[in-house]
Parts: sequence; C-alpha cells; structure tokens
Amino acid sequence: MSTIESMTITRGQADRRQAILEGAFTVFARRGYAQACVKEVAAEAGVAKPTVYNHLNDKATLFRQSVQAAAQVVLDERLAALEPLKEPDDLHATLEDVGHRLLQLHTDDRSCALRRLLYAEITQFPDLIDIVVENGPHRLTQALADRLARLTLAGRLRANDPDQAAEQLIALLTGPLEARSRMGTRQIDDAELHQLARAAIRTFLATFGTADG
Amino acid sequence: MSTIESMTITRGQADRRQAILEGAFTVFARRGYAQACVKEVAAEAGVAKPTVYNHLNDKATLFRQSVQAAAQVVLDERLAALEPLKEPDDLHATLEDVGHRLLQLHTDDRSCALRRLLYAEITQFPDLIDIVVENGPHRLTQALADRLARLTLAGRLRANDPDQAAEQLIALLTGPLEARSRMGTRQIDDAELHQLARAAIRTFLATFGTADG
DNA sequence: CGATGATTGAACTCATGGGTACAAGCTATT
DNA sequence: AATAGCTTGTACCCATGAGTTCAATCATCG
Repeated sequence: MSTIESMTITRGQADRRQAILEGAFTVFARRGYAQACVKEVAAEAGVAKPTVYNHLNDKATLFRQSVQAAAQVVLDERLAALEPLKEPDDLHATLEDVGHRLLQLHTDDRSCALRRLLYAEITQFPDLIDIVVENGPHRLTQALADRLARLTLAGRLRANDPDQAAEQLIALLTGPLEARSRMGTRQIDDAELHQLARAAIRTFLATFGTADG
Repeated sequence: MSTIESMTITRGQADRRQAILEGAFTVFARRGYAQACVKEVAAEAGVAKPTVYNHLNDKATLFRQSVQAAAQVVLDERLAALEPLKEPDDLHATLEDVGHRLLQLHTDDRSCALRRLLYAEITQFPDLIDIVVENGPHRLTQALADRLARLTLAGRLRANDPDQAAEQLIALLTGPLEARSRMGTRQIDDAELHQLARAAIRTFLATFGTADG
C-alpha cells in the first residue's frame, strides 16, 4: 500500500526530526546554548551534522524547537497530575498526593534543565517567553484555579479568589524547592518531597480549608 | 603623609578593580557569560583590555568575582530589610512592610540579573553554589527564622518550627513573582507588589498568627 | 628631575565552532 | 534497473573572541 509506505517515509523523517530535537535538548541542557556545539547535537541524535541543518535552519531554531518540545511534555505531565482533584474522596489526602506529584515533576531532570535553560537564555530569546512561559506555569495555575473554584462551589474549600489560591498553593509547594535543591543541582529524596507537600498543604488548608475535608 | 598617599594609591587601584567588577557584572547580566566579551567589559568599565587582565587572571575569575560581589550587595540589602521585625509595633503592618520591601528587592534589576546568571551558568560554575547560594537565600531564611522564633517566644506568633515558617513566608512572597514577572523580564509596578505582600501575609498569619497582632 | 610601575591602544596568535560544499552511498518509487 | 531525494563523512571557509606582546604614555614617589 502506498499510503502505508508513505506513512513509513514521513514517520521515518518525523522520527529523525524528533531524535534531533531530543538530542538537542539533552546537549543544550548539559552545556547551555553557547557552549553546545551542533556537532555534539548530531552525535547525540545519531545523525550527521549536515542532516541537522537539513531539518532545522540554524542553531537558534534548533534551540527554540527543542525547548518548545520539552516544555510541551513538561506541561502535559503537570496538567495530568491535577486529575485526581476532579473527584476527590479525602480532600486533604488528595491535595497532598497531587502536591507530592507536582513536586516530583518539578524536580525531575528534564524540568530542572528546562527551567535553567529558560532563565539562562531568556534575554537572547525573548520570544520564548510567549511560547513557553504563557503556555507553561500560567496554564498550570489556571487549571489548578479551575479545580479550586469547583471545590469551593461544592463547599469543600473557601477559595473565594481561586486564582490567588492556586498561585499561593503552587508557591508553597515549589518555592522551598529552589533553595533546598540548590537551584536544581541537588537531588531531593522522595521522603523530603513528602514532607514539603504535607507542610504546604497544611498551611494552604489553614487559610482555604473548611471544617469538612 | 605617606599613609594617606599610599591610601590614595591603593584606593585608586581598588576603585579600578571595583569599576571592572561592576562593569563585568553589567555586561554579563546583559549578554550572559559566553556572549559577553572581555573587550566590552573593558569598555563598560572605562579601561583598556590588558588592564582587565592585569587585575583578574581570566574571564572565568572575572565572572566569579563579579557575581560574588553582586551577591554580597544583594544579601546585605535583604538582611537590612528584616530590621523592622526586631521591634514591631503593629506586627501585621510590619510584616506587610517587610514583605513589600523584600519584593521590591527581589524584583530590582541587579537581583533579577543575578538570579538569571546563576541559573544560567550554575552547571559551568558549580563552585558558585557554595559561594553564593549558601550565603544568599539560605542566610536570609535563617535570619528571618531567627526573627520569627523571637516573635513566637514573645507570644506574638505561633511558629513552632521557625525554619519552616520562614521558608513558607518567603515562598508565599516570592513564588508568585516568577510567573508574574515572566522570569524577571517584565517590571511589576509597586501597587501590584503591595497586593502580593498583603495576600502573602494574610495567608501566613492564618497559619502562624495569634489573636493579638 | 628621574625612576618605577601601572595603563593604553594596537596588532597579533590561536582555538573554537557555525555553516557550507561535495562526492559517495542508501532508499524507495517507477 | 534507473532516477530522485536523503544521508553521511570529510574537508573547508570564515567570523568571533580569549589571551598576549610591545612600545608609548601617564602618574606617583624619592
């Protein structure tokens, strides 16, 4: 079938492009933008240097595309982590679980590398702000605010300003990480993440909780 | 007097070194480490390129020293901002004022540039962690925890774990900034900083406050 | 005034790395 | 089998910038 074969062709090309973008992100994460060389990206992706330039115009687009792809993955993971808040049985326990999951995602290698890269190159690539930041933290806060609003309507929370509540919950969760992880260079073990999540939820519920969990 | 004159000599040399370090930080903040060139640093400091190499061995030490100097300034400013907590009259109002001051310092140009530079180059300069992070955020949290502990002993707060309380207070204050300032690229007006400080202190006191302010 | 030492500008060396050219090989459609 | 399009390795061009050298200049001190 020509359709299947053409599928395999385009699949093969798409796979190659995908491999290049993933290799590029790996190398950029390891070295930073300026120190990363395209030769190393090609090696990481298992292709030749001219092939890289065949798929992406230049180093800058290579960077933009790879960062954008990584950001998409990271955002999807976080949005998925909010799912349990749709039908929480034990609200306190569910909040702790979701918080813990968010902390795990926040501290994983890809996420830390992405954050470092954005901070590093945001002045050189200001267009990444719109592409990544607006579609990243902002949409996560929005999605969380939606959940908190529903829970408030159901009488299980007192978050009259759900946007602010979501903002503060995320701050309570991830804020302490920056110092503790020494800017993402130290791994934090799971027990410590649990502690942080419990402490964050305790403070959050002291302000926004109701009598019945 | 030879002492005075030798003072002026060393003063002159020290001033030149100081000018070079400040110019270096300005240029590094503007371009990032790799994109910054020593020629531009020399121009910013108003000296010739060989003079830079006469005071600092190479570009790496130039970077380390300039970042370290900037971090010292930033830390001192923040520690000074905690002073009002020593003898608070109206505790709620004092906390809001201190919080607001911390937010102002957190969003000023030098502070944002320093944060970006650290995130950017921390993998290339891992020794900066010990020099800067330990003496920066960590010592601020410690100093704040000291204040909260005193206030708890005086019966004006209920921060039985002052380290955690300090950590969460700083998180409530500065966490929302990252998203709102779009990683330090957007200026936030003072009214918005006031709002953020008020919201943070409200949540903080809901957990750690007592009946009598 | 003369000497010592820092400063200056300009030219230079050298390594790095982005990006391209080209010839040879591989793959898939006809 | 044959043609067309990617891919590959290698070699190359060229811009950038770190770090140095050197002769000339300036400031400071005895």
